[in-house]
Amino acid sequence: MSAIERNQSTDAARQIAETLHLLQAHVALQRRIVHAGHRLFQPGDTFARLHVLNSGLFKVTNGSNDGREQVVAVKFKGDWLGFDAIALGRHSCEAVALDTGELWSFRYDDLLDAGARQPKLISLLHAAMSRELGRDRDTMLAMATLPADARVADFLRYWTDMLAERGLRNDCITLHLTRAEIGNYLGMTLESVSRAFSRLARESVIRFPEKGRRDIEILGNGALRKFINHHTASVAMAH
Amino acid sequence: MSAIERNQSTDAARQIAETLHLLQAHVALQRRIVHAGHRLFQPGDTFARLHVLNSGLFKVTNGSNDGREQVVAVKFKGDWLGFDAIALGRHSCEAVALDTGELWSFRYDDLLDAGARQPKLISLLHAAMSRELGRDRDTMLAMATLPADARVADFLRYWTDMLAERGLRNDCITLHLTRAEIGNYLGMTLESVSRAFSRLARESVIRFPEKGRRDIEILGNGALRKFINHHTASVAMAH
DNA sequence: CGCCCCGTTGATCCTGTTCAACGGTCGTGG
DNA sequence: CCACGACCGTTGAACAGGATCAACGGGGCG
Repeated sequence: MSAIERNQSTDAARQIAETLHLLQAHVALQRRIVHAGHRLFQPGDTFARLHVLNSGLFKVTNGSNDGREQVVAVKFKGDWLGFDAIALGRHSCEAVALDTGELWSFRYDDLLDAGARQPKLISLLHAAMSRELGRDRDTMLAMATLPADARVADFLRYWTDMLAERGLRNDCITLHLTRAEIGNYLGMTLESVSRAFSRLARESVIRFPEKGRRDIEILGNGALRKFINHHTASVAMAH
Repeated sequence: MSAIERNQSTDAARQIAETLHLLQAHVALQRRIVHAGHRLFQPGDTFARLHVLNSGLFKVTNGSNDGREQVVAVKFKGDWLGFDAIALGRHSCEAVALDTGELWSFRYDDLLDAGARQPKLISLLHAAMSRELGRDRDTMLAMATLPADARVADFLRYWTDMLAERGLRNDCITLHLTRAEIGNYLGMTLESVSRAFSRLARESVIRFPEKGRRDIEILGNGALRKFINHHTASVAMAH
């Protein structure tokens, strides 16, 4: 079990490395450093380029024509950005850096050309899109089936999984998101997020090492999952 | 405005036609009729083929390891099925026919080969995946920002939009889903769905032509949107 | 007929929202 | 230097939207 998980994690890390390597070798790249607050694209921007995050953190928000808006994704190292624009040739989401990081950008057309010579690139592109779809589905599942507290716990679990997959420390995470953003992402108010965090801390699932409460220490690896399952049981029974 | 919408609708219809045409011309297809209840794939199935729906209706459900399950998508004519499996080589979702329909299936590898000769196929594939991502995001936005009644109205709006895009009658739709499935899809209980429908009917946004209450007539094209906006206003202000 | 599934509606309860107050931190300007 | 305001986070109290529990009607089918 832990062997499988370790393999998966190294698989993910290897896939990211392979992606970066192949892009570097076959596609005309533009590398650059972005800082927190930098907006990579916004709704309406015409589509030409895709991006891969080499380090740092992004949030992606989606809006409706009547003014509603939501954080729909958080992007980690190795994640791709820009898929939302392929269908219509124009971005429908907004991507904003949450932290300083390095971004690799390239023309979508160049990627396709390179893919003709190096098919593995296309496979990696498709895998990235497929993974994003799967992630969206898991987010929907959480929003539809989990009560508020468990949803926050699941959010932290996802975050730690992303760090673990990439071989990074995952026992202490820094949320570069406000409570309001987390709540918006999870479909609840900032007060509910705050209360959920407080309860998680009270039950020793997490801990706040700093006064700022932006850093969260994850106590015991299974604790989050246990908490989610525990607060799910009643819902799961309801069939 | 209506000219733009008409163009978009014909664009969508044309894109579907083009997809079917190119697939037929360049990829070894397997065509077949499926009936309501037919399960196309389920979690764990190894991945080899993609599918395009030529007619009929599918639902896609996603489950978690702890037993929660959710309808995460409804698929219409021209939609692709199977993207969920590309990343891991194994399906994570389940696809079930809701109605009799015709399905075109082909090997993913064959599609890639054909794409090397006919790049337009790859573009269409990517557009389909990108569209699905956009749709997922809109679903999340609705779940996170709309109250129950508006969410049901938005669900109907989406359904009619899908029909309109494909040039089909969209003033009267037949839901091949139970209230429980709709509720599960929208993150609410079947009772809430039922009440929402009743309220929509009371406010003359929809009408039930049949006693069965499985068919829904949409009254006045803007009524749904108006209802959604009206029941959103308070939320939109909350900033 | 009897059973099961589907849909509706009512009554009650509870989870999460709303409203409000408060403390801490940071940056700015007197 | 401290005062001020803006922003972030927490917590309490009241409220409400939707969940839960329950009862009932209708249709399809063995």
